[in-house]
This record gives sequence, structure tokens and C-alpha cells, in this order.
Amino acid sequence: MASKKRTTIYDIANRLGITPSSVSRALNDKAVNEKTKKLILQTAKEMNYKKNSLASNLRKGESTTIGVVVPRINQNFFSNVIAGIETETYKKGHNLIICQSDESFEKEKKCISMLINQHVNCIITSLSVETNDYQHLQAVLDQDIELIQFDRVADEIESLKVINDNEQASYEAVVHMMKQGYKRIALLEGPQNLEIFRQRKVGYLRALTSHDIAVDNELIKVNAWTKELGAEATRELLSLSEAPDAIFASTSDFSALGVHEVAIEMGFTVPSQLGICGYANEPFTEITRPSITTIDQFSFKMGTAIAELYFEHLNSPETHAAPKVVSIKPELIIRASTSR
Amino acid sequence: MASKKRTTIYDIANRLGITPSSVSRALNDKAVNEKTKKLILQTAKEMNYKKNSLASNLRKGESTTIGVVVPRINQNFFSNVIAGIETETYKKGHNLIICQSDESFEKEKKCISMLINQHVNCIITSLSVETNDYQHLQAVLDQDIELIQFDRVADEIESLKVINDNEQASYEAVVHMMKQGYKRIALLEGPQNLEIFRQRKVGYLRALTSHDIAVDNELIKVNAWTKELGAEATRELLSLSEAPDAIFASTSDFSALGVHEVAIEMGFTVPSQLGICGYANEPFTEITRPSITTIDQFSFKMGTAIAELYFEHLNSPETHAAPKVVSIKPELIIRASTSR
DNA sequence: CTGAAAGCGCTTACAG
DNA sequence: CTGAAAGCGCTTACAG
Repeated sequence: MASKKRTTIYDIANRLGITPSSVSRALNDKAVNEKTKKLILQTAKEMNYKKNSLASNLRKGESTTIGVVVPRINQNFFSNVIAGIETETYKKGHNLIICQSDESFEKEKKCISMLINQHVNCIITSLSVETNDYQHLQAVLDQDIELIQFDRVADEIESLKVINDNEQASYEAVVHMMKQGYKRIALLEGPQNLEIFRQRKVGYLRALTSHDIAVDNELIKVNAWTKELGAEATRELLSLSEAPDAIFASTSDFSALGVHEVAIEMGFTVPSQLGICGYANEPFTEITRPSITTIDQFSFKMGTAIAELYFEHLNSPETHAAPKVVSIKPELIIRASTSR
Repeated sequence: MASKKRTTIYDIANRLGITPSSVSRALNDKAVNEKTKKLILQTAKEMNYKKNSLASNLRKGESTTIGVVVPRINQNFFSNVIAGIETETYKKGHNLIICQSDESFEKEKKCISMLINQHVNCIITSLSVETNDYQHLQAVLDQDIELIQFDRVADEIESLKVINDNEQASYEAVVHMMKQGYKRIALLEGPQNLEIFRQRKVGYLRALTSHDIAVDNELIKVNAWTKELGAEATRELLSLSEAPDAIFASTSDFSALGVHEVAIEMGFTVPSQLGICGYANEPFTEITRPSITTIDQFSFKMGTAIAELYFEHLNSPETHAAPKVVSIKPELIIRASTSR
């Protein structure tokens, strides 16, 4: 049943008494006598021929493979982006090699290196939370491989980018909370080596200052980007003599979930005594009671936008002028946790 | 900056006045004079050499690439399995090409075909809900490519398999509900072309009959495997003159979520008037109020088990005797929705 | 330890 | 339209 050796175009050529050149041409739909072409295609099917893309790509000096490196494959935001990318690349027969950095800078570097070896013709990546140096991204460009950064991007690396307007989204979220009457709005911020978290903080600060509210550093909690860290920060915040009446978990919905649980645990009523806003529109934010206000990043759409950018640049002449940056406007999803 | 042409072992050989053979040997840590080896490695680094795995794999007639086809990349269960696989394969430098069938039989076939062309040396797959014919899987075996099926497997295809004991898990779930005093337990079943859904139904039936409870076909709802379909089926069930007092959404937690919502909407108190049990231990089952009893499939562990199976067979002599089947015992997670 | 040569499976200018 | 030949970048028996 299982044949140790796969059928090649030589096998087909031998059987038909023609040259491999013609077989190759027929298989690739190039100019070949119609009758012979038909015969070749039929014979290929009979002999169970499967093209060897490795050989083909090697010869052509190109590949149809794209590398993807994300912090976590099994995190809603990233798996949605990947699903979006796959939906588009599949249509054109391009493949995705997917790695996860596990939020580790070391693993991220190794993954990128592996992908370069694999001769992918594009690397799509979102940085790990530890990443603070971008030589590995520069190395990608140096090998003349297309680079597309998304969401967690390194500004200083000149590559294609697909991002959200994090600052504006945060600004709007905080303004919304102020309009709901919240007076002391705390911020849970993410690791500031990542651009996205810096931008979200800027949005928060801009919202306060543009409404003549003084920034109180006591209300800003560093590195509260997981559920556990969000919970811990909340415990501290709600124990302050002048506790906040709202918390913007700018890092993630997981962090917001931590806030939510601690608030209930400490007897604060949401949203009347405490407003909560998260980030990312994870599915569970709709399910908690009260449901959590958050920001939708259109992750699946980010994925399709990335794929579109890729194909656009695959065909276009090297317009290394100014790498394109696509910004997708996130949307504030107002739910019960901030509606009073 | 960007070099159109990548450095090859020839470039290194020329620079050093030696042959490509030696360069290749040095790079692959084969027997080479220590001094030359050092020199070669250093030069490779200087010249920014990156191995071309395509060429290497082609020459060696093997590859370190594994193909994965799952129904949905962005579904918790599958993304966890993938994360588990990646964690193990990464350690040994093997890559994952990932495709999603989108629950479409047609796309599944095309993905498998693409992966064969890509010369992957293993295909890992979980069938789409539409799949009712397995020629495409047989084709994988015919090309002498290792095949590992998981979760949604085709019994008749003799391949490696990693599965849950669905029947036993369902049996235990239903017995648990009976012990909680539920008398009329309904079943939401999945498409019966898939083995897993057949097994879950068998477990349900076995639980009833082994406890001398007559099976009431009115309480068995077909194809209720999404949230919407689960909700619809629940509406019908709860409108019966003799409505059920518990619903086992054997298809998925999404379906159970539909049950949950309709129950509340129709004024049934959970768990006192209606017990609910789902399947898969999706994160949100812990967050609903009341929380939902479900079955944990240890998805991440399934992933690592799959990878282990792969590496085991990579080295072992072709033991085509009886393809190994690894069964991972799922665990009933008892929560509020069935605790009265 | 090292070199010369062949070959993995394919594609593509170059002739005819 | 078709064939003969070279070559993508690498690895590996075969000699020495």
C-alpha cells in the first residue's frame, strides 16, 4: 500500500516516453500540446503523483510559506488573528508555519531564526512581553524577508505594520467613564517596554488632563497585566484611604477579570461603587455578571488585513519608500460594568 | 542593507579556499579539522549565513515539518492542542504548518493535499463536522506520511490516534446527574457521522439503561452542537408537557451556554429546576452564574501526547503492526449547574 | 580529515 | 510545441 518512493515527474515522463520538461510544463499549465497535456495529467493522477513543493520552491528561489510568531497560540486574540490570516492565505495556496514565543524573548529569537532557515518569504510577528531588543527583527529584513509586525510592534523597526490606535481607544474608554460620573479612575498599566502599553497609558493621561483632572500616581499600578496581577493591584487600590471609583485595566480583559473578582470579594458593587473597563473583548467579558465594558480590537480582521498587506507587497515593486502601516480602529464596547 | 542573494556554503567555501563539502560538514558538526571548523563557523556568522532547510530537506529526503489540520484554529480546545504540540516539537526544532478546515469537508481535503505537496513528514488532524469519507486520509498513508488523528477520528483509518474516552466521560456525567436527583435527563447530541458524538450518546444511553431508566426519544435532540442550536433545542425541550429536569449538552460547552441562556430566559432556576452539563471545559463555563458542570479533555496534554507519539515513531522501526492509540482520561468538573 | 562528483525533484532559458 | 542541459543549495557515499 504505502510506497516508499513517491512518484516524480521523471516517472511520469518515462512511462509516457517524453521528457520531464514537458511533464513539468503540463503540470504547471504552460504551453503544451493539448492532447499530451491531457495524457500527462491523467497519468499523474493514475500514478498518484504529488508535487514536491520543496524542490519547486528551491528551484524557483521562492516559497509560498509564511512564518508566524505570536506570544501564545491559545490566547483568544492571537488565535483569532491567526484564523484571519489563514482564511486569506489559504485562498492563494500559501502556508503558515506557526510558532509561539511563550512570552519569552529567547524563544522568540529562536523561532525567528528557524523561520529564516525555513526560507519563508514573510514573517508575521507580535512581540513577547520580554522583548526589549530588535536585532532579530532587523536580521529578518537583512535576509530580504518581508516583515509584518502587528499589535505589539517595535516602532523603530521599519516594517509593514498592522496596529490598533491604542491611544485613542484608551482615551475614549476613560472619557466614557468620566461621563458616567466616575471621579477617581485608576489605571492598570502593562510592561512599558511594549509600545502598545505605553500608548494606552498616554490615552489615559490625555483623557484626564484634557478634562482638567489631576493625575494621581497612587492610582496607577504597574505591570498588572494578568488576572492575578490585576487582582493584586485591585486589592491595594481598594484599600487606599481614597479608593478609586473606577479601574481601567488597560492591559487585558484577564486583568479586568481579576478586578471584577476582587471587587465582588471586597464587597464593592459594580458598577455603582466601582466601574470596570478591560481591553480586548475576550468572549468571557460578555458572560460575567455584571458584564464587562471593554475594547474590541477586531482581531480576526487584523488577520485578514495582515494577509492582504502580504499579498499586496508580494506583487508590487519594492516600494521600500515608507513601509505601510495599517491602523484598525478599535471599538469601545459599553457594558454593564461601567453603566450607571 | 538587504542582500538580494543569501549567503550559501559555496560563498563560504570560496572565501576560505576550501570545498563546500567541508563547509557542510563543519556546519553539521561532522568530522572536520578543529581549526578549520572553527574558522568556518566564524566565517558563516560573519557572512550572515543562514542554512536553506528546503535544500537540505530535499537532499536528505526528509523534513522536519509537521502539518496540522483542525476545524478551527480559534477555538479553545484546538488552540490548546496546537499549543501543546508546539511546545514539544519546538524543543526538537520541528515546525508546524497549520491549516483550518473551517468545518468544511472540501477545505479539509484541500489542506491535506497541500500538506502532502509540502512534503511534511506527518499530518495531525481532527476531522471537520462534515467529513463522512476518508479517502483523503488514506491518501496520506499511501504517500507513506505518518498520520495522527486526534479527538474527532475516523475509526476505520488505521493510524496513530490520541483520543478521550468519550463514552466513559459521558456515562459518568449522566450518572452524576442522576445522583443529584435529576429524573428526566435530556441529551443534546452532535452529528452522528462523527465517532466522538456517537460515543457520547452511547455513554448517555448506558448510564440510563444501567440504572433501569427508560430512554425517552423525545428527550434526545439531534445536531444541537452550537450555541444557537443548543438554545433552539432547549426551547423545544422546556416546552414539552413533560419537560426534562436536566440537559446534557454532550456536543460542547457552547451548546450548554445556549441551554443556560434559554433556561434563565424561560424562568427555569439552575440547578434546582434544571441541571446543565456541557463538554470541553471552555474557560467561560467557570464564569457563568451559576457556573457550568462540564468535562475537561486535557487539551494541552493531548497536544503534548500527540507530539510524543510523533517523535516515538520517527525513530522506531516501522512497527506497522497495530497503530498505537493513546487514550486520555477526561475528567468530570462538577460545578454549580448540577449541584443541588 | 578533505576533495570531486553525483543527485534530491523540480523549472527554465536556450535551441530547434 | 518539445528536448537537452543546467542549476536551485545542500549532503553524502566514494576515494584518497
